[in-house]
Amino acid sequence: MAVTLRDVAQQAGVSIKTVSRVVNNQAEISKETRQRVLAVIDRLGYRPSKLARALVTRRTDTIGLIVCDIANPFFSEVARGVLAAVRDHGYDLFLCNSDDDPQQEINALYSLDDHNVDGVIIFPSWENRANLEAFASQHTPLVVVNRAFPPHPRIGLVLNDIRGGAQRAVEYLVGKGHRAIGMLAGRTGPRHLEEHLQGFREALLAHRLPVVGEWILTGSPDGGIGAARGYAAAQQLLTQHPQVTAALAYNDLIAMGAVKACAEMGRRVPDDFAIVGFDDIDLAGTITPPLTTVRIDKYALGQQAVTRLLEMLHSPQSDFPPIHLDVELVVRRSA
Amino acid sequence: MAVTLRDVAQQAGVSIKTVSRVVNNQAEISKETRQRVLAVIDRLGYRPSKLARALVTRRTDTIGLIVCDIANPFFSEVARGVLAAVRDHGYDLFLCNSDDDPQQEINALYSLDDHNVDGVIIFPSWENRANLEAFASQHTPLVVVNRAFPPHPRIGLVLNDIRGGAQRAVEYLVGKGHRAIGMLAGRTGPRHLEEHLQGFREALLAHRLPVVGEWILTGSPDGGIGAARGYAAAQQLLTQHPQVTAALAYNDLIAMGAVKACAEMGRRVPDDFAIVGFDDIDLAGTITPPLTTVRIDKYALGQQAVTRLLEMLHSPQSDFPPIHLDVELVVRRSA
DNA sequence: CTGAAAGCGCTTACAG
DNA sequence: CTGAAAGCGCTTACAG
Repeated sequence: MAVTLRDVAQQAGVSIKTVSRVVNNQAEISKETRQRVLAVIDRLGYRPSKLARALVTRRTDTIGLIVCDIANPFFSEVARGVLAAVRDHGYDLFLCNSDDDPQQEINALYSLDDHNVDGVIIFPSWENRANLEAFASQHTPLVVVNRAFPPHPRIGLVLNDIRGGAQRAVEYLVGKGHRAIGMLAGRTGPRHLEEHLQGFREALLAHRLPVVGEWILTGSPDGGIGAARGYAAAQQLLTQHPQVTAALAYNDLIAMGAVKACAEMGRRVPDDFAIVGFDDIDLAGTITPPLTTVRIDKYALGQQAVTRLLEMLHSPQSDFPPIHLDVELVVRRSA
Repeated sequence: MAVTLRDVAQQAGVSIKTVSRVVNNQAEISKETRQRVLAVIDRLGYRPSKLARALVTRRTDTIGLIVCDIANPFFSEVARGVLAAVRDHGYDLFLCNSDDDPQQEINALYSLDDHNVDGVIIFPSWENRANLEAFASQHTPLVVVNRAFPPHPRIGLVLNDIRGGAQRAVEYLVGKGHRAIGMLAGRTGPRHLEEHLQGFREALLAHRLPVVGEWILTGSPDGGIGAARGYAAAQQLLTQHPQVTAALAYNDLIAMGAVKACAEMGRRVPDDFAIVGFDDIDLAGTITPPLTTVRIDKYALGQQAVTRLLEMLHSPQSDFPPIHLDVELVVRRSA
């Protein structure tokens, strides 16, 4: 069926080793032989089997990406960056969805390893540290995004300044005169949320403002982190604690759900209730009102993760410091 | 490094063939041997190399998915369906982004073939039919989504009733009393758009309403099909043809951009200008006003595409009829 | 500058 | 029920 090295060798009247040499651009070969072989390759449409090559080189030129939910705009926008970077370097990408389930996350990891991916980029949803470290040690290098693990020779880190972003958002809200500020979040558990909360608390405390537990709405583990959750959480906050005048959302989806809840309850945004999102997904500036949000450069995030992973694969060195990525408050109309 | 069949065989005191038999669940083996081998496999944490297996079986248990832009919610929501289905069947997924570029689309196809994927699901952005047929004939089976190709033994088709959806949307608008209806689209060229236009025209004609060329805004090939395009197109339509009172958008992103343009130009939606979207992406019901739109069940679309591809891979039969998927008008508030 | 041999980790006939 | 041999399509030392 497919044309192989042997076919080319036969047609060109050389050994397969010689063909292999021209395919891999190795130097020790005469101009004429190379030309002749190249011509045959072209004529036959020969393409080397990455499978066969991988079996001996132990490199497949593939990497894996594991996200919580590819349909969440945050992750799909990151994926676009990953995809572009990966292609620029001649790699291909396996994609896995963990559905926010720690077990599926681990399953995906081993499933990718079965295909001998060269490395994996993962957005862990949960505190899976022990499992991830075990995997990295015994299998492929990992790049972990937005989870602050202690240094590990086979784990690269790319970290957004989530805490700083949450701080700045609250600062902004305080500057606008808000004194009763809540937080709208999804499931508890993920460390990611911890960073939001830390920044949130610190900024409040710095202004001697109250950190009220009932104003911080975290959902059940399976409650999701989408618009539906934001809608429900905002309804709850608005009815139970009408004195709260502003909220920081865990992400833009939750912020959008909150905006909807406000509309239905007759609270104008931002006049009656101010909302700051997080992530700045593509649609954040399009909706009404356009979302004031903490921007994460998702495309860059994806690219950096790939760059770091590739460095880890190709460099003998093993002490790669975490990559810190900034975050930026984008002021639009919702707050 | 990794533990191999040979390691297991040695430890269990059997031949590698025997181990292979238990791994592949073949019958001809004694209970005791199987138990013993299983124990060793477990103890050693042996996982068969899919690479090595694939080299001989010619099946990798992987399929490819090629979309225009994974950051577009339509595609990322489809991808979620694809991912779920693929996992349920023990396959893994390669993801490629074509950036709406016919050449990249083809490159992706061959790049996937280099990894010996068992098949590919593709959302072609352009009229790439000849290339796709050539690929399918010489390489792996294809499932093509939403492009009506003539029957081909190695190409499966999954088709949404785009035309019917566009018709129903226009019918609805007419029923609401609109007589001057425009269309907001992106780049010209893709056949997909042709179907929208056909349904649009037919419904208008059926009601003896004018089909005005200047009210049908199609963008340049590289103008995109996102919110920015919808915003620009709506601005143009609203200023140049203020008598138009409603529009059908090519997708929800464009509809959202149009809603924004209306807001800025002081035209209330739906009272001053009605907008119907297409796709019903996750956020369509969340924004203000919630979008009236033609719903495509994206998750099901992804699942069906996988099912069909797997059927093609496992069945000797070769006449698979196109799968037709319905579409549904979801009435919310934008029209 | 070129080639013959061995081997990557498996499975597929074929024997016993 | 179990095993020895050949081979999938490549690359890696090693000779010449």
